[in-house]
Amino acid sequence: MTQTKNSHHHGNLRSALIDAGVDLIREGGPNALSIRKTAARAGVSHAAPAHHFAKLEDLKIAVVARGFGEFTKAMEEEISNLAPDTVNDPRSIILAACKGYISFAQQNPSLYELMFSSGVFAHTSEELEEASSAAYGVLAQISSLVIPGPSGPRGIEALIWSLVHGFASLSLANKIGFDSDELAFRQFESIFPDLPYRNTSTDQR
Amino acid sequence: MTQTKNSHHHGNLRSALIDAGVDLIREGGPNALSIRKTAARAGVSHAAPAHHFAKLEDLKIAVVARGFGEFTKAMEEEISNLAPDTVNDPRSIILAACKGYISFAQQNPSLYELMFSSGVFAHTSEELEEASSAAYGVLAQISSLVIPGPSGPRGIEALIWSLVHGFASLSLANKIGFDSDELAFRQFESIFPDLPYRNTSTDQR
DNA sequence: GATTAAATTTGACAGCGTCAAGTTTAAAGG
DNA sequence: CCTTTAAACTTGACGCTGTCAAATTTAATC
Repeated sequence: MTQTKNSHHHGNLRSALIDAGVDLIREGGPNALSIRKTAARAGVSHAAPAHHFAKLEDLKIAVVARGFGEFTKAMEEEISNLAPDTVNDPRSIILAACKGYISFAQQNPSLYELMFSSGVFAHTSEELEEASSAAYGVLAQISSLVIPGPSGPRGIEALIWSLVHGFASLSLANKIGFDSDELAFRQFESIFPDLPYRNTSTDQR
Repeated sequence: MTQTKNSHHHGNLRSALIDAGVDLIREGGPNALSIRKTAARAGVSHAAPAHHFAKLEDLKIAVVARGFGEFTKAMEEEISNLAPDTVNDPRSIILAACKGYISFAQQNPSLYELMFSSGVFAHTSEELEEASSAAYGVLAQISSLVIPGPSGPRGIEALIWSLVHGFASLSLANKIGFDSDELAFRQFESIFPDLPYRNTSTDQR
């Protein structure tokens, strides 16, 4: 009743348009998103999306919001897939999140590029705000496993996030890293600096 | 005779088109580049650019190549502006290059975004190859001031480049950092890790 | 001065985002 | 059950875009 407006003609056009938009971007790059093509893929007329997305930018933002959702899931899944003997090791937890970060970028390069592009953060959207805040939550959580230095907790977040984001972005541009997810992540592991981690014996949540 | 084809009607249309393209991007964002608008700004017809740039992507690549040229200059200028007492200090040299890196990104956000976007590195262009190689040269040069660890010299390059690129990119997305160049760079300085620098007494070039 | 090739213009085409108007559909109220 | 009403969707149009094809202008060459 609150969110899903599955009602009149089409089953759930809004969601179908986002599906089609994600596919278009996956297939044709960040600039391949088009109202008319998403409409065609969803089997509706070229002006049907207007009711759900007034402008192309609004559709783009909804697509990016969905991207942030899957992005967060990718990081959380890697954390929950940790081996039992490393499940409480701060460094392992941080690197697991980074592994999810990097593999999402490699498996969804165009979407990833769009998620961090300038045009997106200009607009305000509750949907996007929630989705990107959830991703930031994972970052803040793993950063809290490190004892802050002179630059404070925000400095730790900036260090970890800059490293993993820069590495993922440059990998996509074929500047560093290697072909497969696995090899790229191995290199990331090898350059990740030693950090002063918190005591791991007590529960951390 | 070799490069500049300043010849027939217009003085030097190719260069004028790149000028106009850079301005368009500065004013309207990464997607504001348009063949017809650059042509209008250069005072020629809408199809005039075709002889110099067969496709929009070719113009984009030329604009990006110019961007890499100024990018390299920004880093080199910061290095050559080092105070006399720090001119031989490896950490100061590295941070100076990073300062140029970050301030270029903040002063040319749209161009910077385009320079590292996916569509650009797909094509091959000697012009772009040269310009981006020069930028890579600065990175390699400052990275050589650090004693390589188990991940080798490439690991050092990946570490420094990932850090500064991630920081600059996230600053643009308003995720970290602050309003001014100066404050953003101060934070970068504070999160930059300690590294094993080479001996500084002998000449390094 | 005539020839030739490059640079530029004019014109056209399909695809795009977007707006305006009409039409279908589903739900609500008698 | 039938009418009313509003939302969802369609059709059509507009200006803008990249790109191609065909003149036309211009500069250099013989």
